Amino acid sequence: MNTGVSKPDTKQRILDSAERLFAEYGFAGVSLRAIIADAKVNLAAIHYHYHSKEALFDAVILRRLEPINRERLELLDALEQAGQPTLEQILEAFLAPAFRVGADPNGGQTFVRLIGRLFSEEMSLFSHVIKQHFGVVLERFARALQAAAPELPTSEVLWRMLFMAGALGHALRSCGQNLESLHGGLCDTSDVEGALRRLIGFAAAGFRAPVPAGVTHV
Amino acid sequence: MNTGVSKPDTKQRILDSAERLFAEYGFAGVSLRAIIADAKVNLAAIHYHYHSKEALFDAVILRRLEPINRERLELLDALEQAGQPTLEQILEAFLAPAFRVGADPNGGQTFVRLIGRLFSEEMSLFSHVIKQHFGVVLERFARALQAAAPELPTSEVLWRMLFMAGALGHALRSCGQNLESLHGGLCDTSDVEGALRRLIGFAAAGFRAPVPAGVTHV
DNA sequence: GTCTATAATCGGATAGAC
DNA sequence: GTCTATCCGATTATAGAC
Repeated sequence: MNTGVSKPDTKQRILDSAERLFAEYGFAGVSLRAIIADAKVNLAAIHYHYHSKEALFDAVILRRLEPINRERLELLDALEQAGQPTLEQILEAFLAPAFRVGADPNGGQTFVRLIGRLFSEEMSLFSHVIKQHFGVVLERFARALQAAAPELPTSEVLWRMLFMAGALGHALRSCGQNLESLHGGLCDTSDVEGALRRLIGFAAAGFRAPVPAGVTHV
Repeated sequence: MNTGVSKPDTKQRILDSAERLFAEYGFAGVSLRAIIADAKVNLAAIHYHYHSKEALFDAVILRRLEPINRERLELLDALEQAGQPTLEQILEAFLAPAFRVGADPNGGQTFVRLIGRLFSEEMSLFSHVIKQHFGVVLERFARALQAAAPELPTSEVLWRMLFMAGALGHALRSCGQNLESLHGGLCDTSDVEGALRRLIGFAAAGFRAPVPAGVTHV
């Protein structure tokens, strides 16, 4: 007999549907019933496999975020072992894993938008697990960026990381989205690799900008 | 007798509470009942003064967005009449009005976060009115930025505007927010003026970055 | 592990008295 | 303009049969 995975994977289908719908409408904008309808499973199954709506959301995020953040740290480790990396290299190590999932034909495209959405969701929503995941990565990259731009005060590095993260999130949210209404279709948001290269260049230049006059540091 | 405004302004209190709650939890994350509880008004009043939940959301946004976008265009007009403005000047004309409402003690702080949230809400949510508001402004500033950076392909200008808008939104979302959990408190997000100066410098440098090799243009 | 059935609550919206 | 009362559909979650 099979080891229990003979069924066309209810659990996985729930995760896939939830990912797509959460990405589109946000956490509060999606009901469990919308998910079960999309996944063609029973309502009770969602409570059986995951504990609650919030736990399901966590599972959706972690499935993809964990590999992304692991890859980010691996790339950064590899860079630093080869000497002092450039700003562009560090930024690529941070940005590329997030962008590249967009190339994954298996729902990566939709997850890319979900990550973008994550930043605007209620803080208390993404659980301690996720917050912790992000914390470690941000700390490591903050140190790396600081080393690559030693003339910048630490608070300045953090501000620019915040700008970069915002640009990343917004770019990811826009990927595959219909932006014609705003841009007249001149922005090809399906060009994921191009968006990555552009964002790296944009952010690297931003990090190299001089410290504005008159701002205060902590 | 009074002209009808003798009451401590039910209509206004609804708007204020709605603004604060929408900013915190997003459109779908807030119920009308939560709003009336916060505003201490009756449920029916919300349907009387505004037609529906969506119409209320529109009203909340427009109350502050309309002046912001008007000021943006006025500032840009003034700049262009004095000759070819610099990148920094154009960016300031776009960013400053949005940031400055954060200095308004009357709920501006919370609205700043609401604007940031707007980008991640469902597209169909912000009504045609708002979409049109944004469309005009973006078109004008796209032209101005293109003129200030004539060596950039148009699609490149639009990509960088998208990055800038993302950084703006994220910065606004973070203003006054408790970011210690992620940054160890080194980022003083209550320093609105400093955030503005920093973002202008960051984005201007980004706009001056060379076009990445190998990307395609439409 | 999957289902039906249902509990218990909350959602937006409206009617009609005052 | 403001209130009470209520409609009615949708929501999360659970109990219990199979």
